[in-house]
Amino acid sequence: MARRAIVDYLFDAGAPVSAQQLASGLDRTPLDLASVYRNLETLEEHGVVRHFHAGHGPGRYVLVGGGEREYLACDRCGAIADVDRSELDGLREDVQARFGFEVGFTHFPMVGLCARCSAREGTDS
Amino acid sequence: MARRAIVDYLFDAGAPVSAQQLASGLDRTPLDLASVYRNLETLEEHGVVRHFHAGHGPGRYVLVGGGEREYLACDRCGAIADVDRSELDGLREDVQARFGFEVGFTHFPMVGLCARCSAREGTDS
DNA sequence: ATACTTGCAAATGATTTGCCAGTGT
DNA sequence: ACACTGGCAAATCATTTGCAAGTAT
Repeated sequence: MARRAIVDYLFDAGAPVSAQQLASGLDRTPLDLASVYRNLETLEEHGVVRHFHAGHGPGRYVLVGGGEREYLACDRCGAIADVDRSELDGLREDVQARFGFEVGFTHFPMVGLCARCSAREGTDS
Repeated sequence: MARRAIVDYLFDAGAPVSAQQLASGLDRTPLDLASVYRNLETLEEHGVVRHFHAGHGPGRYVLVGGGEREYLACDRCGAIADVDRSELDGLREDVQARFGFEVGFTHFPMVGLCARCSAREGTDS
């Protein structure tokens, strides 16, 4: 069963990966990309995995571990930082109070420039 | 020249529209979808138009009007609210101070639930 | 003539679906 | 037998690209 291999891979990765990376990374147990997607979907239904959209490019899948994490995706270098879900509570409340809008930053996290890229802004060296 | 028709359409719409809507809406001057994309790209280079990604689905294009606007996309009903760009300054600064991350909410705006859908949450009636 | 535009078809990238054969219980 | 997988090809959606014909300057 490939589901096991996928969970193991995600566990080892310890970071959000794309379906493609999964499909390529499972060297011991080659698995078709379509099957990877199907398994990820099943795992999501079981609440074991979740995914989010880090700007352009493919969706990122992660294991739903104990401590709830949220992500911040860098549009420039592709880095994905993770923060404690609770660290975003202030923002969420602010947006709610100000616009009556409920943001989670979960399925569609914030996309912007990480510290490193922010410093380099405009520097196309 | 179709560029004029596109700008007019966007002006009349006064709201973010997809390339597809543009292509379908230009009844007086039918224009191929590929040409719509090409023109939008040119207009973006000229700073006349910009686009952003409202969650799943196609990109949304808007005229870069005088007052800088940002958007909030509802994941449930697809509604797109707009707010004054400056109204997000607090959030941006907060994220910068807290995570050293620079968010614009411009190319990738916040996606969540609008007030209406937020109230209905869980109500699949 | 030379540059800019267009339509149309084909290509991309991410993801999904159909279908049929193989495995598990 | 019957439900659950997997591979593989084809389909879908948003967007891009190639190319040859058409229009503008």
